[in-house]
Amino acid sequence: MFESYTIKDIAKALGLSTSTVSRALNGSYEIGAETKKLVLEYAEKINYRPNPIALSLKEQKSHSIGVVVAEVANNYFSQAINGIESIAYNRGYHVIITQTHESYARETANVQHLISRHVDGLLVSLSAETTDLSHYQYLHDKGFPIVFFDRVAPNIETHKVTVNNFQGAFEATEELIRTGYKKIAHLTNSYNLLISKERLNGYKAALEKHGIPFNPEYLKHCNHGGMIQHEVETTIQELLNLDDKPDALFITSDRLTTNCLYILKKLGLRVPEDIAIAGFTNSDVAELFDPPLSVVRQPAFQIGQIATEMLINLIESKRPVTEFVTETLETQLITRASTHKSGKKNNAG
Amino acid sequence: MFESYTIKDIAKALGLSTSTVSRALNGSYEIGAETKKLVLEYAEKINYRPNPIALSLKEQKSHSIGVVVAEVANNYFSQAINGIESIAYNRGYHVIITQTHESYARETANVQHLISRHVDGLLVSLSAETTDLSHYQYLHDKGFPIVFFDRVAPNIETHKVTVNNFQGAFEATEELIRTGYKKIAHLTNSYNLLISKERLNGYKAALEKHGIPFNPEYLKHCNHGGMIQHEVETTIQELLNLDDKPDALFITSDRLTTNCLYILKKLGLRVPEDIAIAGFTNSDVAELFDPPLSVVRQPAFQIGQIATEMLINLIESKRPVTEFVTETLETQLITRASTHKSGKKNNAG
DNA sequence: ATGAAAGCGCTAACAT
DNA sequence: ATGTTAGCGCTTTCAT
Repeated sequence: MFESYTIKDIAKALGLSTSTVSRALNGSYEIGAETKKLVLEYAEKINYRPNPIALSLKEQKSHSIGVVVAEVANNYFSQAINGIESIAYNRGYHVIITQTHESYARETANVQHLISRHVDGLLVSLSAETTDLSHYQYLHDKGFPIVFFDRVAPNIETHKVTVNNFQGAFEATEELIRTGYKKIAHLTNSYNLLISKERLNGYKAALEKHGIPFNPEYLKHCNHGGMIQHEVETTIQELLNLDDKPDALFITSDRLTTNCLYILKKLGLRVPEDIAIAGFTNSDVAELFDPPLSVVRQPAFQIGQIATEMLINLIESKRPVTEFVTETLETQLITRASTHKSGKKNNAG
Repeated sequence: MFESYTIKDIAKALGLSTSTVSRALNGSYEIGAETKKLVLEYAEKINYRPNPIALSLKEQKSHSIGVVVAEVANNYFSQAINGIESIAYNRGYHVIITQTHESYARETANVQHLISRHVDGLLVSLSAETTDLSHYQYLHDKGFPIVFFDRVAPNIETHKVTVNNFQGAFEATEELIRTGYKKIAHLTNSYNLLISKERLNGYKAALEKHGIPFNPEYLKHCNHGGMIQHEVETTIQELLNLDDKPDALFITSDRLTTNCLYILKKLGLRVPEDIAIAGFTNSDVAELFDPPLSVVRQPAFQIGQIATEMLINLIESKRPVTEFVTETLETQLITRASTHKSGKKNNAG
């Protein structure tokens, strides 16, 4: 074990009481300047650090926040976590990360675990499988701070941070239309997720604007967000087996997008000559792909930061918060060769 | 705030003392079967969870472990963290992740922060800038549990988990030689890192085996591990400006490898026709690149798991541990088109 | 077999 | 201005 100094050590060394030391350390005014200086200097000298566990027990706060995401090894989430950590660290909180792997069972288990660890608040991005939100509702009703980001809960009134999914999907779809594609299939995450619905609406709106009828056969849900190779493979095969098969794919999640490209190549299809692709992904290397991928990118780092600011404000609020906001950031469309029929266009530089 | 039940609540409800309840909950034998059953049932009913903070204060352990890595948004580290979490979770520890961004100053600040948070042990992968290990030595001498992984400390006698870097580098270099390259430059991380030295040795050994003299001009260090675009760019330019410029690149870190490919393409060089590439990376999408990248892959998830097992064993050891082991795993070479002069070879499937 | 009391490190009334 | 005391939730002697 690694022991460190306590307030008692200081008190003993200086012949004071622990409360005096505590007061000196906390800059209380009801204390002699002399004594204060003495304590402060000694504390500095021995490099005294208050025991955060004792403080937590006293204050009934753990100074930690729980994070629920689908997967750490995912560009979007690792960037978001980066943003979460950056704020949490500065405001004196530490972060406990849990992964759902898109399973509802694991999600509830994680939340339970975090609660039993007495986290002060929760930062949640729902799993693809989740439809029952009652455990969050229960906590929220009891006044427990929760902020949703990205995959937000539709019916729970709390702070949320998300992007303009409608607009992102609209722009990506329109990009495909603009570059000459008309038969655009939409490969998306579980319909359970609000973001899936929003993106679907953006996709439909772009089609409508350009007078292209929506073809229900072109809409496919992969309920595990591209994590199960087999699922994606089957889905793509179904699309390719259609009588009137699509000439472009608009895809809506990180793993799904890269997995699709992988499968199409494996099937020997040329992108974009045989089939074009545009998709949501926060990969840093989409430009290096063959072909370079046209992507909708989300400000994941910033989303993490904002959500964390909101959560800590909620946690530290003196009075119960009843006004909640939904912050909506903009996505960024980056067009590259995967959506350009007429030869490759490489944006490097 | 979100309150939960305490042992006191149970005691009051059942007309017992807190110590009796505690004993019942902890399965002590000096207790009546009746009472025990009563307590257990009631606890179950109200879904009682012991307060981990109170336990920590009592036991003088925080049940948390600190992790020090360069960057979360890095394939290798995010996979390793995944492994770390998986073990830590099961053994009842939570994980506090900190990032150095390859800075020594941030590394020491992080360690200090983790220590003041009373983590029970440390899982460390050194920053590229770090040469002074005295803060780790100090902690280790005091008996504080530390396990190094990947970028290990050469002179500190504790558990370590790493890969056979020599062999990985040897194989990658030999692959380049086998496919017809002779002028192989080596682009590597800071020389401070032991892994850089080991990989350099593997590179040299492969050259030597095939009768190729080592050219010091072909050895370049990027001290920020590819995180600073400008640094990589300058380095590559230096290599290309050589009179006898290289026809292949062996690169040794995740970000460096992908960044290199990016820069080469930006310069209009064809890979592998103008210059071949093989590198260490744990990217899941190296196969989708143009060209598909030949890579040395590390079992990052497993490394994280093993390191965490070791650390927790250290933490929970009853007697001081004096025998330390270094676990060395094997890398995996995956050859693709980026090292095949004679036309592209795509391994999809 | 059970209860009372002390103590882990700290803060905050409540004395003085 | 400083000391004494109680208490956060829990375990663990020490009594009984």
